[in-house]
Parts: sequence; structure tokens; C-alpha cells
Amino acid sequence: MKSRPLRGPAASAARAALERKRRKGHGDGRPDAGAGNGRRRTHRRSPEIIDAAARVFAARGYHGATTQDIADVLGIRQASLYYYFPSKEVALEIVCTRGVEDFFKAARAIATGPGSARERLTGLLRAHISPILDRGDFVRVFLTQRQFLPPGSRRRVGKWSRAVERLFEAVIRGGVRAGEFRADLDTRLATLAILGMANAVSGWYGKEKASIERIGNEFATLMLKGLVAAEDGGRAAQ
Amino acid sequence: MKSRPLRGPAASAARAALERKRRKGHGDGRPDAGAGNGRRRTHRRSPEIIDAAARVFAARGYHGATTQDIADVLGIRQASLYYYFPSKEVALEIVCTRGVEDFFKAARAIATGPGSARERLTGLLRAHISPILDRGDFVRVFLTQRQFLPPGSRRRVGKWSRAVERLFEAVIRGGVRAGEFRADLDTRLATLAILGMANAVSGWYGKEKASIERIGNEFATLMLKGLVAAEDGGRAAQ
Amino acid sequence: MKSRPLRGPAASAARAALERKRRKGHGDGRPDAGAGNGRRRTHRRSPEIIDAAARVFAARGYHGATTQDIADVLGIRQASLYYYFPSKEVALEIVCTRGVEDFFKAARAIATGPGSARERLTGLLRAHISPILDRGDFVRVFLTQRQFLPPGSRRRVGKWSRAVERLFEAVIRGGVRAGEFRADLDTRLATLAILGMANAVSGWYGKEKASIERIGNEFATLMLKGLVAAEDGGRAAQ
Amino acid sequence: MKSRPLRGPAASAARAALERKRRKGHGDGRPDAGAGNGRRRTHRRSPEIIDAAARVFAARGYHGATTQDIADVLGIRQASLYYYFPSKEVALEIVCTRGVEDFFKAARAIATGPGSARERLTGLLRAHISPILDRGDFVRVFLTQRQFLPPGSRRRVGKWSRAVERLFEAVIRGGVRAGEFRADLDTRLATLAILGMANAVSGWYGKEKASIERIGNEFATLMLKGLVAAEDGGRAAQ
DNA sequence: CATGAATGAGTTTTCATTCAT
DNA sequence: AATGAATGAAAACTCATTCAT
Repeated sequence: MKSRPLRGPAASAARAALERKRRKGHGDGRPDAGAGNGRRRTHRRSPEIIDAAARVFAARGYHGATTQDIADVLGIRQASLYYYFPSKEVALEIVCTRGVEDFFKAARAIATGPGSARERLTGLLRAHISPILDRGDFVRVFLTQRQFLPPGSRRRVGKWSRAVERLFEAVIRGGVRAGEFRADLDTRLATLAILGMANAVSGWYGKEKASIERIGNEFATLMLKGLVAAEDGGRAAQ
Repeated sequence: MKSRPLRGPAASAARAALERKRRKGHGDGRPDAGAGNGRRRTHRRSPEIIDAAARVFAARGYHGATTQDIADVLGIRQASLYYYFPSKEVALEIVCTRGVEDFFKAARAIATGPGSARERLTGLLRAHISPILDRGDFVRVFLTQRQFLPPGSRRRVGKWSRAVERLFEAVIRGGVRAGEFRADLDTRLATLAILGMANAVSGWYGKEKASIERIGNEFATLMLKGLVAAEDGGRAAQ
Repeated sequence: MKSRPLRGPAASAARAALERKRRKGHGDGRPDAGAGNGRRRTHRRSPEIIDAAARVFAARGYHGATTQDIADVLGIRQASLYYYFPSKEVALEIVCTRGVEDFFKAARAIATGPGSARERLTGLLRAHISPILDRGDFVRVFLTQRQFLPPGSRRRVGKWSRAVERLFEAVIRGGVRAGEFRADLDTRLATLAILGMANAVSGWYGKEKASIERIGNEFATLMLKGLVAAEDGGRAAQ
Repeated sequence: MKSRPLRGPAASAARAALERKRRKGHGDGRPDAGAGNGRRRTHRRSPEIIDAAARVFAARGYHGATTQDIADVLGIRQASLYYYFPSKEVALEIVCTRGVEDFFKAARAIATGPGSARERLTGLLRAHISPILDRGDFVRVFLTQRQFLPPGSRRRVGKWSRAVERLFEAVIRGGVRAGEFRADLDTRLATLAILGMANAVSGWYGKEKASIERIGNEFATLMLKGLVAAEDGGRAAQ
């Protein structure tokens, strides 16, 4: 948060405010506060429950969603949810994790696989976008709500996230080294640009008419060739 | 006492305030028991208050932020906030509106101004990114929290948003027509790609080392020329 | 899970509850995100809860009563009340409805039953006064607090109220037509006079020594014969 | 409040409730807590201010009315009210007192004046109803809101109220003694009946078409002669 | 005479969570 | 496997009142 410092009497009070912020201090994760990474009770209906949570978190945001909302989607009582997960926060972590994990696995296969940088980047882009089709809610929640995870979970989930970034960046850097991509490229900014572009899809997919297929192709071409017409290419610098 | 007219961005939000006010609806039947009075809501410290709200909404999300958080930042009591705005929702609308309006005005000047499509698109991109510098919180809130506005406000705010989209799309379409941009471009998807890329900046600006200036230039070049090295251009199709 | 049907007086009030529920209106656009569930509100202790509400509303008035007051009477936590009713306003509607409904039913049986106008009016008067004995709080609340109901509920409750008025008026008019009552009577004013007299009882019953029985008899005689001594009747015109 | 005792765990908690009731313990009036009986600051606009308070208290009830409501009616700021009265409670006392005082004076003149019991009762009834015409709000507030006065004020105001009752009762008793009224009359109940009838007028006057004049006459006749037709008088006992 | 700014103390309502069954 | 009943803790919002100007 890049905010200007406050002036006047607010300053000291603001410091007090920050103290309050740590709020409910969901431990800092040391003794694995709460959810832990693996051994979670799992039951027959668990996937269904988590689907519902994803749907509701995606629609209303984590803080805007209530456990009642989730129960409503499932047609069960609110209290019954606690048979499936120990807390709303843990539900969020499960949803976020599901939103990024296999996703990362597919990306890794592509990034470390064969093909030119162009081919691999195209593949990554498609792989990045395609889960929106069948797990859009999970992806949306991962992208926009993981910031609300307690520190421990956030770190765990953040790892996947940074790993994906690195895969994109590695491929791009490889392309530059190989002479496929422009030598003057800022590979970090290019990575962020591509991810921004791709991640935004989850925000409007379904409202726009384009299929995931078309979006993937169009975006890949756009990233590789740019907007400017080929015969105009030489004069393209602004 | 015929309520002074409102100036600036507060105007439409204040309208929303009135929607909420007027006692729960079961007055005594007399047509608005009480003389005219137009609960205006602009005071000396209003801008400061809204800055604080933007900061807190940006950091915690609308639903995750409490009015106490905002008061803490200001060093005033929580109840005192209600002297400045009639509800948290209205505060959100004011923040969102401020997050997009001038922004739209600058964009319009550029989009309808002179220059080639390339020049104008570059200008738009820069104009789109630059408010992040001095109004990052407002922009972030507008981008990620406007979905939580009540229907009336959301419609009002959504208008700005769609207007900006249209400006981008018009310039791109113009570029295609003028032969500057590729004829096979899907202008809608290109617009969404560019906006996705640009909007994402508010999510990481400050964490990455690049300046707004550099980001604008790099993104513009990226969009126009693509990743692929020029001498490789002919073979760029995947 | 298609919500069990409600029985008894809770039904219409629960309808009002639904009016208030359904999140502030800005859902996510999907038509009622969530499976059917019909927040019914009838639990084992509901009658006890409503008794307490009636008692507190009667003693302090709707606006002067706090939900904490009600909880105190019950010996439960204030928040627990909301397990039984969805809002204080709905609690008021339930109390008001209970304050008038059976009451109306008894009155209807008498008004449309057999007997001379005098007999039926006497019956009505007694029936109107007697609920004060075992439901005094409900009656008092109905009489003095229904004005604070939200418009929807007020209309629903008001219907009972006007129906009772009509029953009295019909009997009086019948008496005039039958020649039992004075031909020069303003039946509307007579109705209002009798109701005023009878309704006032709830305000002082318990503070005065008279029994409901005695009050009913005395009032009936008073209404029928007036104050003036019989042998003085001929000169009674003021 | 004639309520059944609570059973179960509620009982002891209910006792605690009663303790809370004394609430804000507006002293018991000993050192003349607050308003006092006479020496109140009075200013040019004071009557206007109290009119507005009466209007608002009548429409919304004391607890339902806010000082903002009163200020709205006057077109001044809420804080400005405190120039005219020291607290909302005091405003209520002023309104209540005005609602009954001259009213009592007129009644006393009539009750202790000349004329038959019938004439004097008719006069009282008219005098009791007529202030509704030009001070309806004051009367309504006196009748329905005086219960919310702090103990000291309530006692002061209650005195007027009981005095009026006594005037009615004295006249009726006189009529019985003089043989004008039925010897079998319960004078206390008759008094309460008449007052109930008359007080109710403030609740519907203005909604019904009848003038104060007509109401007074009709009610007087009704009380004196009853409903039953004269030639039917002998058989009127139910 | 009146107001702008502020606040302390509530008040209703929400909600995640618990627990006996 | 699920639920009814309840609660603690907070949340937004209200409101009478104060006070310097």
C-alpha cells in the first residue's frame, strides 16, 4: 500500500490503527495455525461443498460471502458446513489452492517441454486461460481473494503463484536469448503484461461472446506480433 | 433554505445518499412531514475523509474494511465518519467515481484528439496507467470493489467504465480501418487484452521497480510491435 | 427442501420477514444465487419469545423498547433473539397480529350470530374487552403501536382492525333499522364512541378495581340506556 | 403491567431486567432534576419550536421522533434546537403540559359552574374534545406520550390528568345524587367510559368527516340517552 | 441566534462458530 | 452425516448532546 503519510493529529492515531490491523492475529503460522497443508478431513460430499464455496466466494468475495450463502447453494444448514471444513478461512485456502495447483502443473509441463519460445509461450497462455472454462470460480477466487488468506496460507498459496510467474518469465527470457524475441525487451514487464492480460479473462469470460479457444489464439498472436500491420512494421516505433 | 448545489464528484453519490435516507418509508402519511432540507454532504474535511476510505478499501476490500478502520486512519471516532458520508456504500461510490472520472476525461481528450492510431493508443495507455501514481487507491478500489456497489451506484459508475472501454476500442478500430493495425485483428479482444494488461498494473505497481513512465512505454511498444524480433517477423505465426 | 408451510399467525409476519431479507438487493446477477430455502421462523420457543416482546413493547412502546430488554426478560442473549425473528419490526407485526386476530374471529361469530341488536352489541362489547384479561400486552401493543409498523405490515394488520369496526357498525345500523336503536343516531360516531370506550380499558385495567365482567356489563348498560335515569328520560334532551 | 410471572431460567434474569429498566435513572426528581416547573428560558421563536416538537412527537411518538425531525420541520439545524430547550425530555414535558393545562382550566370552570348535571357533563365533553381542533398534536402527545416522561415530570403532568378525571367524576356523582342520573351507575366506570370515548377522538379526528361540534353533541346525547330508542326504553335491559 | 463539527453511548443486525443430539 | 439452538464479538448506523465560534 503506497499511501502518502498523513499529516496532523491523524498521524499518531494512524499508527494506532496499524496496530489494530494485525487483527485477530491469526497467528503467524508458526505451529501451523489451523489448516495445515495436507491432512484435512475429507468426506464424500467434500468436493461439492468446496465447489459451492468457490461459487459463493467468486460471486460475493470472501468477506462479502457468508457461510449461510454457501449452505443455501447446497441446500443444507449452515451448521452442517462445519462437518466439511473447520473454518471459512480454511475453505478459502482450499479453494485458492485448487484454483492454481494443477494449473501450475500443466504450465510446468509446457514451459519445460519442447518447442520454440513462441510455441511454448502460446501453450502457456492457452493453459493459463483454459481452466477458466471448467473452474472459473476457483480461478477467480484465487486471483482476487487470496489476499484475504491468513499469513500462513497466503504464503503457501503465493508460492504457486510466483512459480507460475517464473515459468512465463523463463520462457520469455529464453526467447530473447534465442533471438526469437526482441532483444530490447524488459522481460519482467513483458511477463506482467501477459499475465495481466490473461488473468483479466476470468473477469469477463462468459459476458463476451468469444470462446476460450479463440481468446487463447488471439491473445497469443497479439503478444507475438503486436497490433501493427506487418507491412507497417518498420515504422511502428511511436 | 434550499440546499446549496453540489459541485464536483460528490453530486451523484449524494443522490445515492438520498435514496438511502428518508426514514424506512413509514412516515405518518403527511407528504414529507418537514420543511425542505437537502442533507448535503460536503464539508471542509470531506476530501481527507474520502482519501482515508480509499486507502482502507484498497487495502482490505470493501467488505473486509470496517468504518472503524477508516476512522483510525483519520484519528477521529468511528461515529464521526457519518458526519461526512451517510453510509459506507456511499463512501464506496464516491471513491469509485473519483477512481475513474478524470481518468475518463483525459482518455477522451486523447482518443478524440489528433495523431495516428499508434500515437493515440500509446497516449491512452499512458493516461490509463498514470493515475496509479497519485490516486492508486482510488483506482484499485474502482477496479476491484465496484462490483459491491448497490445497483443504482453500480450503474452510474459502470457508465464511466464502459465509456473508457469504448474509447480504446474506437481507437483500435480506427487503426485497423486506417491500415495501421492488422486487418485480421479482433478489435474487441484486443481492447480487452490491453485493458487487462493496463489494469493489472495497479496490482503490482510499487512492488516492482519500474516507473510509471517506463511501464507505459514498454507496454505500448509491446502492444504495437509484439514480442517477436523484427527480423523474425515474417515467420511469427505460430 | 421446499420450506414447510407455516401454520397460525406467524404466516403473514413471516412474509414480511422475506421482504426484509434477501440481501440488500445487489446480488451477483444470477437469479437468486442459491438453492430454494425458505427461512421459516417457527421454533419451539417462539411463543415464549413473542410473549416477551409483547410485554416489553407494551411497557415501553416499540421505539422505547430495545431488543436487549426483550432478551433480558427471557434470560437469553440479545443476539439469540434473531434466531426467532428476523427483525424487531417483524416481532411487532407478530405481536400486533396476535393482538387482534382471534379477537376478530370471536367478534364475527357474535355479530353475525342470532339475537337482538342489543344482545349482539353487548356480546361484542364483552368480546372486545375480554382479551385484555389474558392477552393484555398484545392488545395494548396492537392498539398503540401498530402505527409504527412498516407499510406492508401496517396494511395487513389494519385490515383486521377495520373489519372489527365494520362489525360494530353493522350491528348498530341493524339496530337502528330494526327500530331498536334511536333513529337519529349517527351510526359512525356511535361506533367510534363505543370502540373508544372499550379500547381505553386496556389502558387502565388492573389499575382500577373492576373485573372484566363488571366492566363489560356496565359499559353495555351505559351504551344502551345512557346515564340519565329512566323516569327522567322524557326530559333528557340537553 | 399485569404480566404473568416467567418460569424457568428466565425468572432470575427477568429480575436483572427490571434493574436495567430504571435506566439512565433520570433522578427521581428530588432536587428538581432538570426541567423544573416554571423558570424556563423563553425566546421569540419558542412557541414555534414547541409547535414543531408537538407535531413530530404526535406523528412519530417520543422515542420514534428525532431532534433532526423537529429541526427539519423548522428548517433550522439540529444543534440550534438546544438554544430553545435543554433536552428532548424537557421538550416533551412542555408539550404535554400545554396539552392539558388550559384544557383543565376550562373544564374546571364548567364543572364548578352552574347548570344541571346533564348540562355540565355536556359542557365538559365539548370542552374536552374541542382543543383537538387547534392543538390536536399537543393533546395527542399528552395522551399517548406522557408515559415516557421522566418520573418527576410525569408526576407533574399526571396531576393535571387526574384532576380532569375528578372533575368528570364529580359531575357524574352529583347527577346521581340529584336523581338526574341512574342510581345504579358505577360512577367510576362511567367516568372512564366517557373519558375513553372522548380521548379516542384525537386518534381519528380529521380522518372522519364529522366536525368537532357534531362529535361533541352526538357524544353527549349518546352518553345521556344511550342507543336505545325511547319508546323501547323500558325493555332495554339485555 | 445559530451553526458546523464532533462524539459517547447505544441500537439493531450480522455472522462465524460451537455443541449436544 | 447433519442439525437445532444458541452465542460472542463485532459491524454499521443512530442520535441526543456539547461546544467553540
